[in-house]
Amino acid sequence: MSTITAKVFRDKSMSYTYEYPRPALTVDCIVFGLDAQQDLKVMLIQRDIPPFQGQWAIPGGFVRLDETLEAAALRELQEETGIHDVFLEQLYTFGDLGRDPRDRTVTVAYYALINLAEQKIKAATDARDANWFSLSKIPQLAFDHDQILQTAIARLRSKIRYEPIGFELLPTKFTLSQLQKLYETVLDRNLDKRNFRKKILNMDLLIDIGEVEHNVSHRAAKLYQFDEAKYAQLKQNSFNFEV
Amino acid sequence: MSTITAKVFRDKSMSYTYEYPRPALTVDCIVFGLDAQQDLKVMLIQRDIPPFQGQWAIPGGFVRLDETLEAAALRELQEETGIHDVFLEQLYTFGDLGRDPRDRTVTVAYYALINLAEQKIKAATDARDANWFSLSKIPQLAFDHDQILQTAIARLRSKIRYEPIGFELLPTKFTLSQLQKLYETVLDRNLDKRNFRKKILNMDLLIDIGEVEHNVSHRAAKLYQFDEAKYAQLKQNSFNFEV
DNA sequence: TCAAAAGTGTTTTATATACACCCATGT
DNA sequence: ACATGGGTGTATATAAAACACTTTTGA
Repeated sequence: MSTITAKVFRDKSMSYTYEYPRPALTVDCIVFGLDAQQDLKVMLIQRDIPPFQGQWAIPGGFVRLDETLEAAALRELQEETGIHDVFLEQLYTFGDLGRDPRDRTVTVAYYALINLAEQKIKAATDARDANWFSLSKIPQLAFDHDQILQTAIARLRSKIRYEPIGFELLPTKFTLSQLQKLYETVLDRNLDKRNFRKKILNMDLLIDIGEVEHNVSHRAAKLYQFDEAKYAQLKQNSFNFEV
Repeated sequence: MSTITAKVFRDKSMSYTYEYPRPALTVDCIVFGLDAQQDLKVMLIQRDIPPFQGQWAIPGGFVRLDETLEAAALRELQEETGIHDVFLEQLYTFGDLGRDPRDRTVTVAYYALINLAEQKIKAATDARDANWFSLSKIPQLAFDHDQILQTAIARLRSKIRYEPIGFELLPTKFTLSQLQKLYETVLDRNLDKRNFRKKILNMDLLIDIGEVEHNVSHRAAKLYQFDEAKYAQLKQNSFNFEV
């Protein structure tokens, strides 16, 4: 695909050698979002050119020489979906031969967590071919993106249990029931309401902001905020968040 | 450093564009080994050319177009240190600007776990400039290898608590005291002997092979083997290894 | 007054922790 | 006989799990 001029240089294990041709390097990003119905969704983009024309894929693109990997992931997210200001974490690097039929391509995968309600409009307007899919209704994906998605789901499942990343999926103000349903969705099992509330409130990491939800046809639930500052402090004293 | 012929192609988010110049792609590998004194060590290689000439670095090298990332890591390990047949797992991908003064270089870091006693001779003969360093006596490292090492140590510390990777550092036949000392070394705190043995033996994942250690000037300890097959089975039934 | 979700404690069970002595072996 | 690490059990404290009714609100 590309021609690289041979270049003589010296490195630790070799005396003199030619630089090898380089794999292409991309970043791809699994974006998880929680919609108003507390449904966990993933942002996909429809490909309009071969290979995998017409199939859905996760957002991503080439890493430029003057940007870090994380910056590349954030830029691609912004460009392709309008999503910005999100929790972003490196997931895994996929480099199998043949994962891209055009060329040897290595991709550094990230995953992002956003509250869908708060970004919904932007994503809908900025990106025509971008759409949210329920985890249970994922179409066939381009490249090895299904493998990347499965890896991301596994990471989210395990990490949500020992790091407070779940709050990234909720609005800043949320109810305990929302939080519980989120955990039930991600962990795919039911949790006992009283035990869940006891455990979460005992950590003393939620701020009761003295407000309640509105326009509900039942008793209005208290609204809480996650106390990031306090968590950062506790974390240093080897406190362990665990659900 | 390298010239790439411009190539016109089409991709999802762009109509027609030039392919970007590619970062160099390497793999680097932190090799942890446990010596006969139950001391945790890391394999380093001394650089004989600039940049960072004379400084120590972790083994690694360029990824070739016809090999997977893991294959590249294994090949570099074999070439530079003689180490082979090891537990190897991807750690993290480092791509900060300026981490290699020569060129934009992204490295996919791996970590390996080996029993030092069982590989000691090979490593000593095959690689002249390779040496084991105690974690407490790590010299200044080339590139961002110190950051990679710190990341690897953190990963080992956390992962050894919920996956049975510690056994990779021990000989296939080991005593419970060896296992306990390993955990104490990695976790950097003392564990209660009776509670540790209770917990480990209750998992029923160690096979008492009916042998004892030899040539010790005290009561000889029983030798055990980790039951990999049984663990693989239990893992499917959502069993959780935890120390 | 009904429907729908919020909110709240106690009992039971399981797990983690603390702790001290005798045993086997080689020198 | 002594030094060295191997091996063992019980009691206590802490955390997890099971479980059902009353409260508030809007329709």
